[in-house]
Amino acid sequence: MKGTSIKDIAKKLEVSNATVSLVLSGKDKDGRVSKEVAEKIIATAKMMNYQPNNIARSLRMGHSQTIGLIVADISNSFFSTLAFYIQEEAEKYGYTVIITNTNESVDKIETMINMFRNRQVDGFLIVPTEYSEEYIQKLVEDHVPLVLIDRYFPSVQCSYVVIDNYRASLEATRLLIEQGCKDIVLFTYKNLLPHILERKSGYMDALAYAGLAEKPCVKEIRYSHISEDIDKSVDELFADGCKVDGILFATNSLSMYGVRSIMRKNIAIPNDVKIVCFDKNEAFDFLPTPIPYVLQPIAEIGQKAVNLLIEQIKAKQNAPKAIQILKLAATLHNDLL
Amino acid sequence: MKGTSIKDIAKKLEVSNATVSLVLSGKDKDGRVSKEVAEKIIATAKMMNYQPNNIARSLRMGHSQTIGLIVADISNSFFSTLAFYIQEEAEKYGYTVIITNTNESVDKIETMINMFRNRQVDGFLIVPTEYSEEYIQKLVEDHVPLVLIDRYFPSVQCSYVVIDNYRASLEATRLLIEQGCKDIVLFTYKNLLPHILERKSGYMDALAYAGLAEKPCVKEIRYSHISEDIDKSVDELFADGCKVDGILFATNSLSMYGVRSIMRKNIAIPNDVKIVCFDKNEAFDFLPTPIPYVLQPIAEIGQKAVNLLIEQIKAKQNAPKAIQILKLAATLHNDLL
DNA sequence: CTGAAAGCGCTTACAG
DNA sequence: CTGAAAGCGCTTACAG
Repeated sequence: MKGTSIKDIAKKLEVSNATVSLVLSGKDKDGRVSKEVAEKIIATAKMMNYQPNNIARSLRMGHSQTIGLIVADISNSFFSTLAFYIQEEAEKYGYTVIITNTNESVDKIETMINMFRNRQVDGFLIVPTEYSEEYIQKLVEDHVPLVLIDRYFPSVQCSYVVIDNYRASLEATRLLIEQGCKDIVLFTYKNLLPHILERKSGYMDALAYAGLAEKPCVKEIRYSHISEDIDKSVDELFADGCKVDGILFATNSLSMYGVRSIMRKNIAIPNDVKIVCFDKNEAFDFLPTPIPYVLQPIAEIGQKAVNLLIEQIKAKQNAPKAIQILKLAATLHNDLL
Repeated sequence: MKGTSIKDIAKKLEVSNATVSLVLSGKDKDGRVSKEVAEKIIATAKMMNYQPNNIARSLRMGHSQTIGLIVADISNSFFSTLAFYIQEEAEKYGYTVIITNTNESVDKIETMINMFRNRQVDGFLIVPTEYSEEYIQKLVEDHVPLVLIDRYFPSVQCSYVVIDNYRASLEATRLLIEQGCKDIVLFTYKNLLPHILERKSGYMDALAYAGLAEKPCVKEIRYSHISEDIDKSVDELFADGCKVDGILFATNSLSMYGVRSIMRKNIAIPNDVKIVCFDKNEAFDFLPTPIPYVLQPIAEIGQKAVNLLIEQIKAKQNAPKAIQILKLAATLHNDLL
């Protein structure tokens, strides 16, 4: 595996390391190196199968051209799609993206952050988990370039890219109300992250505006026990004597499990109960009637986050970093119409 | 961002860099360093917020504890799930996984391989794209630790982990035959990769064994034009005068688009046409009748691949690497029963 | 028990 | 137009 180094080429050609480095990294502008020498260097580099060692380069330069991306669950299509766009965008600027997974665990997020710092990433893109404020705060204090994605902490002063969750949820709930629903239930995670709370507020306020304020019914599902908690809630909701005619699912994973659970009980969508959910879910194409959904601009979220981060990385030396908050609009899609 | 280095700690405590390094990397066994000095070092490291610089460590040690994973499409759940398990397994051995995407493009695979080599990954895990033999071959010639996943090239002598695609396809086709299908169509990619060809052979042989050899009908879909090609094929198959009573989809993406296309034409599954596909697809839970599928042992594929790769990395110096080929069994699932 | 020194492969002022 | 030299932060033989 031991390959050719700049030194090997320099020795062979009897020139200095500096000259070889200059030529090979394309910095021999303004006739710094004579044409013949330059050509000879390039030719031998090719011949000797020279591969630059970016580790050495990073050490010397003080940056690694690497971005650390920490997502909550890479096997969730929202995040894998996000990762895809982030990588595409980062590549344009010559950055490599290292992805890891926390599985919504605080312990893991701490480990992952340390690992990335040790590997000298130039900046962080993080989908933070519940209770991870202190680790994010630490990064901010250490002036590490950082952009939060999809979620944020009001107490932590840093840039983030999210959607307007309150509005998205408000409009989604309104769609159910417009369709005549009177008893609308929200399925959400048992989670204190603000974006989740905002989705709850949007739901509550929509009910209030419609004079349905006495009837909120929120089912809080544990992420780690999603399947059983959902089944239990669905059982309760559709037990004799209960009446539910609309459900809003606050995330794609919740809607996936929820709709499945409802179907197993032979409850008809939308006849028995109307549904709206967050995120486009291809699976719902196979239902007899499409389910309206809140579409998040995933590509844009990813691109903007990368742009913000790179700005920070570039500006690092100079002024104190300006905090930028991007709240993008999500759009309600209703294929019924 | 400029942090504390070993040197800073050494200077502060007036000991040598060597001593600090030894203590901080936990190599002060056998009373190499006195207890008091060690404790002082650990305390100041904590106080000064010391973060080891793995870039420097990698340069010095000649390895980066990093594995490069190249997949064909991270937004495809088969690959994102695979990535998830690979990361989990690699983490156990202290390796970080860097993931990138080729989107089935040969050009990209070349770029990605070079990028990873420049970043000094210790080994490669690759889902190779069509026509990428030469780049894989190059890696083999350069003795770079490497394990191919999901796909392989007969002409390239290297380790790989795949499933028994021929058998899986044979059995899937047989299931259709057992259910009484006489006119069975295979939807596959227009692609010369052996695993795809094996899926085709399995289908052909199953027909032959059943005396249906005159009736093979293979629809080859272009990956880059999946939607239109599938719609066109479905149109042809279900035009007047044609008869099709069974379809085998050779990949999960094909089945996703295919089933959707069939449903749009109001063709009933399984009454009008019976279907079997590769890979579990959660979306199909929402169909009135479940679709039988070939279940690949994704976790096992990922784990075995990591294990094989780490063996190679560890053995690197010594003997010529033994080539290991793992052909795992896939299982046919039929929830109808 | 501890220190001085070399070196991993690169880049970049500096000197000529 | 080109070279000699220092240094990024770490580890590890070697010497004491």
